[in-house]
Amino acid sequence: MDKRQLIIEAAIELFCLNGFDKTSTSAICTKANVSKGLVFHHFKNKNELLREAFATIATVVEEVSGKIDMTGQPKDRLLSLINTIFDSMAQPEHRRLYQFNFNVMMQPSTREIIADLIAERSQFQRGIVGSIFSAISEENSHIRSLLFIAEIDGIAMHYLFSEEEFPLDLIREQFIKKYCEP
Amino acid sequence: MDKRQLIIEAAIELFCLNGFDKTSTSAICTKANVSKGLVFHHFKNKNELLREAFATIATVVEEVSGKIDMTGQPKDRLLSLINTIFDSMAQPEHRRLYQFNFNVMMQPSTREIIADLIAERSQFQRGIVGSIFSAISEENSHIRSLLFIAEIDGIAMHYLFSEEEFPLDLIREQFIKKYCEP
Amino acid sequence: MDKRQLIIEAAIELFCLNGFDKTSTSAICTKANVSKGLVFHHFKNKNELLREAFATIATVVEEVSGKIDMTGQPKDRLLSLINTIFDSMAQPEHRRLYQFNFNVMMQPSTREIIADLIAERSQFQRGIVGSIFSAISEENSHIRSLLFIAEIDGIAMHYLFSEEEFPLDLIREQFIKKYCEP
Amino acid sequence: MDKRQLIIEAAIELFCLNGFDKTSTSAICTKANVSKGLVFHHFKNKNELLREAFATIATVVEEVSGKIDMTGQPKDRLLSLINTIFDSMAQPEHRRLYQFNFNVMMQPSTREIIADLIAERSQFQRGIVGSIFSAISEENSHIRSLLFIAEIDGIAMHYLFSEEEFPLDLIREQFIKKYCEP
DNA sequence: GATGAATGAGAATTCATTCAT
DNA sequence: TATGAATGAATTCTCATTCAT
Repeated sequence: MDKRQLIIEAAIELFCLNGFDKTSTSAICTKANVSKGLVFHHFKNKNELLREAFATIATVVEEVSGKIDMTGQPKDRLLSLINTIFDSMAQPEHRRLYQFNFNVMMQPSTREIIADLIAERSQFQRGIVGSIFSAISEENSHIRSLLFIAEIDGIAMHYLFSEEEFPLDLIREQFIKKYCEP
Repeated sequence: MDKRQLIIEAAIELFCLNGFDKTSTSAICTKANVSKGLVFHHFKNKNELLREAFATIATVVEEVSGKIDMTGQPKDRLLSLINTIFDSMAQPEHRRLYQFNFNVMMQPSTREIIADLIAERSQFQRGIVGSIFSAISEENSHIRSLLFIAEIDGIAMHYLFSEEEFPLDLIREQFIKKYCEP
Repeated sequence: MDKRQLIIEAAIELFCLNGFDKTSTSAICTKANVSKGLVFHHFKNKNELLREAFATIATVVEEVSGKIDMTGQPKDRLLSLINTIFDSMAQPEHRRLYQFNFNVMMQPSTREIIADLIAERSQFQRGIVGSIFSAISEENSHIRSLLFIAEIDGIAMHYLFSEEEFPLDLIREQFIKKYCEP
Repeated sequence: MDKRQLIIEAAIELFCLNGFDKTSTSAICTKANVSKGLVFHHFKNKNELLREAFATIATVVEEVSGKIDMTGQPKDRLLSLINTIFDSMAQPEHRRLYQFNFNVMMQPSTREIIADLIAERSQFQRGIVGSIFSAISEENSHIRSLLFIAEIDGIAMHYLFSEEEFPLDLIREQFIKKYCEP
């Protein structure tokens, strides 16, 4: 019954569905069943609501990271990392969340609003991936990490926005082959 | 002195800079130094202007494709493809164009408007990449093509939107190593 | 001090004076001394405002109907009906209201918006007139009612829109002679 | 192939269908297959086009008047008048024309534009009807004429704008009974 | 904390009309 | 006579935000 939370949840749902710009505060109010005044009582402005929504979503990402098996050999950790990421991507309930992520990050106007949160998360990701890659081999580990993350994002992007089939499982197989069986 | 063209160019510039939604027709008029009426005389909608802008940009992409050296051995063609893409990406005057591309494609509202143009271009890309990959090896060539395109897009995305340095040349080197020297 | 009501009243006044299409929402705002936003806060559309205005006017019509003396003999009731209608028509403060009525009903675009309200009122009128005519004589009472209503509307129309004199009192006399002294 | 005439015809058709205000000059151009410039070359402005259209329609009215049998006895002439009017009203190809007439005359903004043409036609009508009524009986003939015309217009109005059936033939019968068999 | 009336800036779009060719 | 590019004012409507209660 925390109305603040209710508003955030309504906002996330609508931002994911229609994008930030195409979601009016009115629509959020209707969805959350609260008055306009209350939204601006809890949040300084609409931008603040975007930050809050983005931060909430970041939680999901962190939860996913927690599922990586970091106990085995470096190579096994890499495999676990890849599989965890692909599993998360394939989850239908994550689809819109990830789409929203891309949406917000590719839009100059929205990206600006959450620039610091993006940087933070980026560092977090690089930390995890970097630790695995440097354990496998020091050589170029930084570059290899950056490349890996970029490739993953590319795959996610294509998977999330392709209406025609993007065969994620075959892609995963191929991707694993490249990274784990050279 | 073709005002229609002037409008398109102004639109592209502003769409690239601020995104479609954040660019008002008024702003385009001001930039192109024409009246509001003229925009709607030449283009049915703001949407139509987006399509026109997107199509114009597609030309750039096709020009780039023309630069690929398709005469040599399959492996050489792949190398030429990769280098051509990275070269284009690195060109400062292409930066905003490509950013605009991602921006428009990740936004549900704008993506819808140009869905057909996206599909068309996607097929074009797959044709070129597919021909090279199947020449190298029939096995999984389709999947390998899809993966390749996705990875490229991921790299482009990270390069284009990273304010901090994304070392494109080192990434290119690493990427080539993976694809051309196994 | 109810601004919603203020807007409706301003709208009626202007719709009556200039017609619906020729009345801009801005003009209504100015007249009602409210902001543009408020009109659309209270009414979904300009159309909704038309409906509201038309409904308000319908009230006047119903009030008039309440003045008919329904106690006497059928013939007396008919006389009362006719006199009540002509009295209402002749009232200067009703003039614009009735003009607006015709205006809105003869315009395909506006008629459509209030089609249901027109139908409702039409039934109401037919109910009253029909009850009187069938009390006078069952024979053809339905047709005679329709004809009566049409004739009344024709008279109203000519009276309301004639700039040169339309001698309403003599017309009334003649009309009564036809209906009440055959 | 007289383009001027073509424009008028297109205008009439569209004015009848959608009303004057809801018909843009562009629409007329499209329909007449001519350029915007040409319309304003032939007609000073849109209002002039309305006048031209209204005048053209007036011709139809006059043609109808020519069909009245003015040879017989006054009573027979009245009967012929009534029948001619009802016949014309019932013609499907006249329906929109008459609707347009009412539309234009009930709208303050359009009525003003053609005020003189309305007055002219009104006099014409009164002349014909008046001559018949005064031939029947001098007493009150002016008033009886005015009332007759008003009643006819009322009937026309109800017939033309009633979507539900308005039984024109039964109404005609009843109307004739009133006027011709007392 | 909670409401919703109220604001005002700004958006896309329409349209009659002008004018150079 | 004929075209259609060009204008600019006007229109409906949206929306983030404020504020009195």
